[in-house]
Amino acid sequence: MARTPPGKQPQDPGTPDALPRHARAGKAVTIRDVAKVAGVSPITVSRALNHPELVTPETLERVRAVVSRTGYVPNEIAGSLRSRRSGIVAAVFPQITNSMFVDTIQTLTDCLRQEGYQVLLGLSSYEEREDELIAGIVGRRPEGIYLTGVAHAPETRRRLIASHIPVVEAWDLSPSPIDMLVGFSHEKAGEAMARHLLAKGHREIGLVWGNDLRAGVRRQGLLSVLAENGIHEVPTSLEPAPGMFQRGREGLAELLGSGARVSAVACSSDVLAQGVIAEARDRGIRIPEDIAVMGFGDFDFAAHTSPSLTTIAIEKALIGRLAAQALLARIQGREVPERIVDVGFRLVERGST
Amino acid sequence: MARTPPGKQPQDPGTPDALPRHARAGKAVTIRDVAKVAGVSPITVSRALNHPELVTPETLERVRAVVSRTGYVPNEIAGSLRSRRSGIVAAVFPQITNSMFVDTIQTLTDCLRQEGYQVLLGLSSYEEREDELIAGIVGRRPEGIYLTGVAHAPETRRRLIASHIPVVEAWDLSPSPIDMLVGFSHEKAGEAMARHLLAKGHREIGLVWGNDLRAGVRRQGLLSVLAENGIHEVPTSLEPAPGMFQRGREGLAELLGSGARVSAVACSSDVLAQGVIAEARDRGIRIPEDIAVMGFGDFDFAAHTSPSLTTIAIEKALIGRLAAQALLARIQGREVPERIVDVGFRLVERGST
DNA sequence: CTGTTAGCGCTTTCAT
DNA sequence: ATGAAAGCGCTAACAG
Repeated sequence: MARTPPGKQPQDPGTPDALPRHARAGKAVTIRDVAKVAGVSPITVSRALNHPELVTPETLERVRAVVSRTGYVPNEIAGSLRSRRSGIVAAVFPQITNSMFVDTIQTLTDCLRQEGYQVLLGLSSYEEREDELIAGIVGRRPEGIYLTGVAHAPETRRRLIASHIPVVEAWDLSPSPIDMLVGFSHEKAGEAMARHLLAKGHREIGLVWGNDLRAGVRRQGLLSVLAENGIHEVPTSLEPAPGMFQRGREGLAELLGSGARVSAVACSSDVLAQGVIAEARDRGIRIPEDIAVMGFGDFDFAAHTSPSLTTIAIEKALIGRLAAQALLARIQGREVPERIVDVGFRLVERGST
Repeated sequence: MARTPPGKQPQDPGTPDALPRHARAGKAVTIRDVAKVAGVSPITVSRALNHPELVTPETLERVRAVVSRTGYVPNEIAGSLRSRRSGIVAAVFPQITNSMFVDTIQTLTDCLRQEGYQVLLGLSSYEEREDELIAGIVGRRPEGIYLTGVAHAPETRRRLIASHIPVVEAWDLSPSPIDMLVGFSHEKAGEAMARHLLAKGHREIGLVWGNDLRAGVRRQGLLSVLAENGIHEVPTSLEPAPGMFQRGREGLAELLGSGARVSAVACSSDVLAQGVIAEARDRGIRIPEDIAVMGFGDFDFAAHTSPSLTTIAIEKALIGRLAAQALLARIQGREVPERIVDVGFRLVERGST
């Protein structure tokens, strides 16, 4: 289609440093073209590019010259097929607009790039079927797979285990990960939120909460501690995921509209908390004097925008780095120090909640 | 290494519905294994999976049964090599933590997934050499490439053009894109900011500005309009990219510390603007009464957190969608409606800046 | 509708 | 240090 018509200039096919004719007609330059022009064998070209130390300086230079002159770009697909190393690591996140995951993605990608790996990005939320996404990914034979969360369909687990590809699950804890794990306990995080609010004297606590899986676990933790302390009525506004800002506004409105009295509102994410705070301001409610607000997770974001928001801070970049290190260790045949890493979380109190 | 020792059970190699022995020793199941067990030829298996309509229902079912029983996952690397279709689209962004790009990535990925394409994510900022990243990408023979921005090294341009891979540049405008383009004019955006501030009566305008490429163009536009209106002194605090929140705080502090009098502060991004607003609040400066603040780009974020921030809104998801459509059209051999699309921007006034 | 043949472009293996 | 042969696993092209 976009092919240029064959050149009209006479071209001696025997001239060693001329491009083979077909290479000038739109087809990609192959290693054999380079080899022919450089007057060596294909394997020598391969070595010159991948293991220059195995080649005489003169040969090396000659090959390099031809490579740059012809614009040869090695076909990594062919290389991958033969060498069984795809140079790819897949990373699956529910969604990227969540702002919760971007730091992890950034760090993960950076760390992997440094070792020559490219990242295949999978976003699973808009397709219900994570399994389908993963099936597609496994077919590309990545050398490692990063997964968000530990809840996967049994067939997904089987598929991944059968694939023998190193897997890191992240952002959560599990006694029986597929392979490796870097995360923290959402239950404990929820408990920590409850304990903090109780310690601050709050007994009338409302929830503005996203209904995703991990948030649900945090809520369990939170509610169980409240229950232990005799608090069983916890007015809750459950927001459809992804828990964005506007949902936070609506959440507080719903709580207050229901007639519930609350001295504190706990949110499943800092974005929701921002919405709650905005709505409160609009209603002349002072934060944290009238209502204390507590968030979760996206500490950087929260720190920036709400000096009065106490939150649970997650080291998102650390998760990415540790995940990358774990995968790289396995890929490169090194010992993995710990198969399961709990990075924990910190409660960051600000604005005397 | 992880190989299980060969099974001890007697296994008649001739039995058609038995797995070939080597398949049970840790090696991946291939199409030939499936073919043998199903009693058909490899190509029939291939067709059953990729073009089921070309195969009898009975054959189809038999193949599918064997596939699911053996856990066969087609090796897309081999398929890609032979068919010359990698099923991959590469997307390059400066960085993902910028929050400016996430909506675009999300939409782009979603649109491409729907057509069966996976996204290879490239983050170019932490490696100075975009060209190296792109060289690595081109070697993987993606069927399309999304690039952020229009400023690329000449050799990158050459490489991309020579590759014949469809390319969309985005987030910017250029009279001579590599191939296709979806963006908007940063110069005009800057001009719009200036005109708005002037219309509001501001003559003492300060800048808190990131020093990345596109921001620089916006600044040019802004300054030129100010100059046309006789304003030549524009106190500026230039922040190293990425322009994060904290930089905004520091930026305002620097402006005020320098003794400049400003009635309005224009920022190169909404995140910076948030920082400026936070710093102002801490200093008891009212926004927008004492100082008006203007931002750029991340409208959703800004809308959520600062009702008093006027900003230039960019339809980030639209950019992703259009870019995906353009690439898909080219990949699928359809006509591309417009090679260059200007999505424009809107000035969103809030809080009577 | 199904099969045979060949080969995508590279790198492994073994030889020199 | 370099090369020849073989083949990774799949699908295009052509039979039948």
